[in-house]
Amino acid sequence: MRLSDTEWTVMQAVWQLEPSTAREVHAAVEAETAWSYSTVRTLLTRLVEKGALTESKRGNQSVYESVLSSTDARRTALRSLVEKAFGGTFGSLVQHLAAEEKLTRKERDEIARLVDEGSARRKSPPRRKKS
Amino acid sequence: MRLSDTEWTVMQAVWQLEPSTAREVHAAVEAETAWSYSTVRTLLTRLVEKGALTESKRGNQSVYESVLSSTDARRTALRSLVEKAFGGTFGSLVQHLAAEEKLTRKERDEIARLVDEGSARRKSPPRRKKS
DNA sequence: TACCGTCTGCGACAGTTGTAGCAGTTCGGG
DNA sequence: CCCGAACTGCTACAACTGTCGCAGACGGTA
Repeated sequence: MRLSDTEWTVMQAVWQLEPSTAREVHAAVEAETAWSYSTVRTLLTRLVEKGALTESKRGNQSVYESVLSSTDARRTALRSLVEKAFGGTFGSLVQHLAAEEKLTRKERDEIARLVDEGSARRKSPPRRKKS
Repeated sequence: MRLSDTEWTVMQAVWQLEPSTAREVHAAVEAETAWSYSTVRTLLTRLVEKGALTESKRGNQSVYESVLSSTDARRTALRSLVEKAFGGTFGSLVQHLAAEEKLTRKERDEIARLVDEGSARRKSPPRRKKS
């Protein structure tokens, strides 16, 4: 499922707060966007129509919960970007990342770490609570 | 500069063929899109208006060349995705990549290679006359 | 129960995107 | 010099996005 920019913003809030009322989402989102309450409600409604959220009633209020997971949404968005802008291969995305973006040392280290973790030992669970 | 999905498609063709006429772009793009010539022309025009392309005349024909580089376009698109979907940090993008996407061995290797190249010896290619 | 604040439902409207047709102009061939 | 083929400039238009406002329903308090 494809999300527009504004939809991403409210989805982020919902993922963080759910289950959450429209008021709560508005409050969370208002800090960075200055959208009116109406705007947020419109977006919530559209997201329900699209099937990204469910709406249920608690008294007279609507309570929203996500159906679309953030991981799925990210996957879709990333795939679509790779598709249209990087010739469809993750390789050239990574290449661009390494060559063109100024990553912080921390990010670079993270890449290295994750590469190790992911490719070398696929079966050792990442990091259990090793008391 | 922000490009829409269809705009990406024609930009890709232009980057590959430029300088290129509308006909040529259409031919290149037709394979995968089945768009009419009109559609392609509309997109080219819009891209000129946006300043992503320049249009010059060769006889009665328009010849298009890119102003926006593919690297810049990629950078913008990637930044915007990271911004809206990955909390603004490349780190979590990479994390998602490593954790959630099934990369081919080749892509994984490429990540590793580029990480080496990029972080280990930062000093080879960008040889400034620092001496 | 009457009233006030709160919620929701619905409508609106301009701008962007996706997709295309048409009509008039121009260039090269006969 | 005329004609048809090919090009361009304009227009169109529905769907999607980004933003809201308003009016009526609803629930708690005096």
